[in-house]
Amino acid sequence: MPVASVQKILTPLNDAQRKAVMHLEGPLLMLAGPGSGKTRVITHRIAYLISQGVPARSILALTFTNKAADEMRNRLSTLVPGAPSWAGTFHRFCARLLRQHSSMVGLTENFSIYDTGDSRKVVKHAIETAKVNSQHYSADSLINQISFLKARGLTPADFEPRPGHPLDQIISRVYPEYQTQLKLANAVDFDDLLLHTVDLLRHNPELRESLDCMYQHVMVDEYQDTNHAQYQLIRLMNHNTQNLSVTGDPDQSIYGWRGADLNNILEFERDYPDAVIVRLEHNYRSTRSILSVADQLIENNLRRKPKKLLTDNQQGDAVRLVTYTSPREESDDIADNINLTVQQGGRSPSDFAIFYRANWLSRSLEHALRKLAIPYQIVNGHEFYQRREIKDVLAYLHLINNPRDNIAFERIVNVPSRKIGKVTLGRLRSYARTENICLLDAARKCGLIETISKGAATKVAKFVALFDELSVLEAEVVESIIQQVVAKTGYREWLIQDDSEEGHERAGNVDELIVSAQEFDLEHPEDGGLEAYLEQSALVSDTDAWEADANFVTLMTIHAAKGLEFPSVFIVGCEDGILPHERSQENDDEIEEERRLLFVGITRAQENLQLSRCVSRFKRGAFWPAIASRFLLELPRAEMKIVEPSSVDFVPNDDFSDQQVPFDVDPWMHEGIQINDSGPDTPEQQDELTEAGPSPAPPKPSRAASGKPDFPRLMTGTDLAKQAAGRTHTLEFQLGMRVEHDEYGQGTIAELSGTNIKRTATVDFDGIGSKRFRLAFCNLRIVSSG
DNA sequence: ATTCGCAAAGTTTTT
DNA sequence: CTTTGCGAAT
Repeated sequence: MPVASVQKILTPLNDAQRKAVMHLEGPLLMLAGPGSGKTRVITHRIAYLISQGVPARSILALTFTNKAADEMRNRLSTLVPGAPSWAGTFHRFCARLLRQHSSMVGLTENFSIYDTGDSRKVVKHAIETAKVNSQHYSADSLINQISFLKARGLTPADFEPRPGHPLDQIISRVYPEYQTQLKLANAVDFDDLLLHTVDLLRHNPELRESLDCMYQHVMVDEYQDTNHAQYQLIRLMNHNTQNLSVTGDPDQSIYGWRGADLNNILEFERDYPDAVIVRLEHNYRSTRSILSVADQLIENNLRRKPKKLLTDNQQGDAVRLVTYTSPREESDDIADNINLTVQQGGRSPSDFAIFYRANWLSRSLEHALRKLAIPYQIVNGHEFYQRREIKDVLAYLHLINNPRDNIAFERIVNVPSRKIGKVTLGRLRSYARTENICLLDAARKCGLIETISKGAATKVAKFVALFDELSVLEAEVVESIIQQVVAKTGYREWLIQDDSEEGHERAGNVDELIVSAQEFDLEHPEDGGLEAYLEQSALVSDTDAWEADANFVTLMTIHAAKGLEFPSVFIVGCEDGILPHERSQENDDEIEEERRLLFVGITRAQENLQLSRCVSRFKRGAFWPAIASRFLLELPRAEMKIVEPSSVDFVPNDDFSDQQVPFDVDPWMHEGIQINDSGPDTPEQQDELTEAGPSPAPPKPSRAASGKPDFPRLMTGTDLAKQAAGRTHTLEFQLGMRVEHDEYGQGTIAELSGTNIKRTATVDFDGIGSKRFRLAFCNLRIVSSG
């Protein structure tokens, strides 16, 4: 590699960064504070290794999200074009490895990956089959326990119930049964991906050795969030060559609740006595004001490695600490704020992010942003895949890919309704259980099952015939499989049979899925296919859905915000019981993790930061008094800008801890009713008042399942928003409209589906035929409204 | 077998 | 305020 390239790699680095980048062999620990250029160091280090003759394919980079891996690949390709090193998440890496060696862990390569909902169903079955009395323990708590055991790398055989712990006794019966049923279904849960891989490497020294040899350099990002299973995996792959480099920040460890072990990073030096340690303490991201607040907060944690946050950046604006009377006011004020700043030309919507502790806190924010027509995106990637209709269609795909997938079978055997009921299914299940076969095979033999009546058997046989017809599709592109599944099963007609709005909404979501499959097919001409698609849909992470380049305000949980940065950040709901969360107050460790969470949120901000709390919050159908988060008292209030509301008369101070009575529900504060302010003088406000009722044109509800009046996620109704979003207003398009496209000329809108940025139109072009478009990304002009 | 209705419970955070 | 679950009626 030419000297010039090496210069390009090393020049943009500071001393500490350069030291890390030029570290060639042996274990390396990078303690990287927020905004210290961690990703840059990792990519430059990979580039440097390659420049020193290390083959790219021998470098393995494990990241926390797919997004981070993509980012890394992109940056690397500008430094070293065409370097084929592997970067991805632990779960993906393990899935890939397991598919190659599935038989060694009792699976076949087409195994299904179960999400938490699926796992919960399996646990429920396991509870029934194991005949334990679990009345005092919810299925959820059992799932958590099992997941926790798995995170610690404990198989059912490893688990020793402690005497005197009733829960342990139950676990010791349910856990093995749970694993048995998963194996029977040729399925794994998220934890299994790691656990099975560890198992695989433990019991196959040759394989372990060959991986060790293949990946000479292993890099792990966000090491503070690894759990014990991941730790074991890393150690297994570093037996011979200890070229392991990890980056992390103990102060940013926020996944303890799912088994992440802070000790992994705190004791790295003990595990690898030769480890070189590099501290990246120079912050390139935030103003002094912001860093000072972050610093003072995190100093309250005892379990940490003291670390300073240094910067050359300017002092910047004071961090604002605002008290609002209600979430409504909080949301409206933030939306106002964003709106004004954008109008003054200082910022664009994508400069802003709003963080919260729990997803439900986004509701009032959405409402407020919509009112002002501020374009926004909610980062909540799982939400779409949780919808019933999506899970149904995916269940068909799962069953096609893996006929042993019992959960998928149960989900769709009677969807759309085939008059196969609980009783028949129960008989099928017990037959399958005694014969030790999967449900589909049991269904094939339903004629032989004495308990099943002739009539029921015919229906089941018909379903099996339908399945066989579908299973032929396996090798086709995913879009085509879904299209045919939806058609041949009559699923679409079933959705819209009652012609309800909800039904059409659901059908629209299925279309959205088809579009996403289409995109997947296009993006994966070589490595695609049904199995890959299902794996991808199972392993998407929330942040993966985040679109960095779109010009939207970003709404996300603080967890999802990890690794990102924004010029202006709002953190809402800094209240006791929310942050720290009420379920995280049992011990100091949990409180410290909550404190780190706020630390992570604060350190995402580059220039402006506002922390806010409300004096009352709408919860469980009533307004409840809300106490300020204890963390707010730990901040350097003297250097912050404190804003109190003009009328906090009903809560004189923060000492409200004993009162557990909701306020009377105050009609003035209800969503959708504005009486405080001036009445509905302007047409715009009129719209606001009627928006909860039926309105003639779309906005389509974006949450079909909830049935509550909802509003489009992306509101681009004003010139401001159009300008800001830099794209056509996606909601204006109507069926039958005449539109014009640069390439295809004029045509008529034949079909509309999907919502928000996924809103898709099918256009019949004159003399050309029909084409599908994502409205947010195409250049369709309206010619006339048809 | 499905549908409807009511009651109770419950709201972290995510691969 | 939601969602989920269960039980009774059709």
